[in-house]
Amino acid sequence: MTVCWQLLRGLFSALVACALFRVVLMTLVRRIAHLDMDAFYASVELLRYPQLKGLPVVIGGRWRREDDVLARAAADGTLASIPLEDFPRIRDYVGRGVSTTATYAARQFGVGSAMGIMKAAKLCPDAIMLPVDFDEYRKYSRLFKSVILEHAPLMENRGVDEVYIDFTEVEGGQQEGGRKLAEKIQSAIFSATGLTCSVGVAPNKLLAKMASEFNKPNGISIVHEADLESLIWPLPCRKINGIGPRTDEKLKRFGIETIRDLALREQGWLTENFGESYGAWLYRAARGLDERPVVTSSEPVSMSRETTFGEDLHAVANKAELGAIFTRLCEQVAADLERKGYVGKTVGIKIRYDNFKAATRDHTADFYTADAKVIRQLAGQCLKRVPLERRIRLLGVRVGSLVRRDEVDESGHLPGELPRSRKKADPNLSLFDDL
DNA sequence: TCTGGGGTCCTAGGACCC
DNA sequence: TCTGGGGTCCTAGGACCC
Repeated sequence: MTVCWQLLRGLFSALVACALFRVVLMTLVRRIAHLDMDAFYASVELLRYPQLKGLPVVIGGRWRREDDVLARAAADGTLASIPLEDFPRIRDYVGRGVSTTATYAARQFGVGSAMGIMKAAKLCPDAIMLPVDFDEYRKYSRLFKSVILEHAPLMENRGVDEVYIDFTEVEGGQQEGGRKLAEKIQSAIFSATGLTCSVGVAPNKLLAKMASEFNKPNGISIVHEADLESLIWPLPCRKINGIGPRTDEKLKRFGIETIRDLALREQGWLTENFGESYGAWLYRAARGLDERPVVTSSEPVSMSRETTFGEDLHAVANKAELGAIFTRLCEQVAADLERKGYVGKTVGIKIRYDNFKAATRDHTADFYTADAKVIRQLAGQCLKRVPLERRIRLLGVRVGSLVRRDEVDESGHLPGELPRSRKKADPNLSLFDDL
């Protein structure tokens, strides 16, 4: 009898504890952070070249430091003492390319990212120019992300310099709307890397992304649901992540400039003019509604390599050169697939003509592969189906429909996968051929 | 002397199957 | 033989993001 009573009591207190826990959980408010490194590439370069602080610097172009002053200094370990006059200047740059990013001092001259180098050189000829060094940025990217993971386990990668973090159930994530945890992460990143970042914390990703821009650099901003009308609605529509230049232009034609203007439109009007799915999304976005979870891992869908030539090439006149580039792109994609452990069955090509118009062709094989020769063969077939009269400025190779290499057998098929027999209408094959 | 490279997702039409 | 709807896959292009 006593045992039975004790059991019941144990059960009862477990139930109470469980219920209490649920109450605590239910009082947790969803807090999502967006963290954005401040001027990431430029800041990483300044760690190497502190002598460039405050100067106009443009990072970009299509060149590698091989034989120049930067490479020699890197080899000697004297990067930080290169005299200013020895740095390459943008006015000496030759050829095609765009500015990937520019420091604040360069922006004062009107130089922006994604701007042609030649245009940037006219605006600020004395700007110092550095090549893009992705390996170095990736190194710092891994470093700051590992610091974040020490504080919060639910982190979603958004490229080299951005992440989303789910603060909801992290210690301190609820304090002051997330400010305490944001401060902690910010200072931990600075101690580990010497780099600053900006953080926005809000009820969802959409608002957190906007919030992280409010207080740059090295800032924190906290947004609550109640701040929608005061903080979000006055912003231009373009600030919404997912409204790009085309949609923004179209919205403006309807007289919609701010997010408030957008929120005033009825859902039916939006779906009529922007499509069922996008219109419905616009309706929700304008109201700050977004349920997307923070996703900690994802599988790649495709891998590709592409290159813009130093000067436009023609399929006939530059056949040999193009062929060599084409083969190299296939080999690079194959090596990427191999290194990361994937195989794919859709092989495609991309061409950009001298008039900047693009064309793509692809072909889905009935097997998976990561073999350079096979990719080259299939991509070659795609190339035959695209017009090649114009000169072309860019060539790309893509492999999609990826699965992990260890999921397929030696013949390149998934277990239990039926080969899909697609009877293509072949114009050369008349009905009479069957007789 | 315009306009990089690597991605994701959506749409729309056609083929094909049930 | 004709009609037809739903679902899936494939292809080409385009918007968008970092």
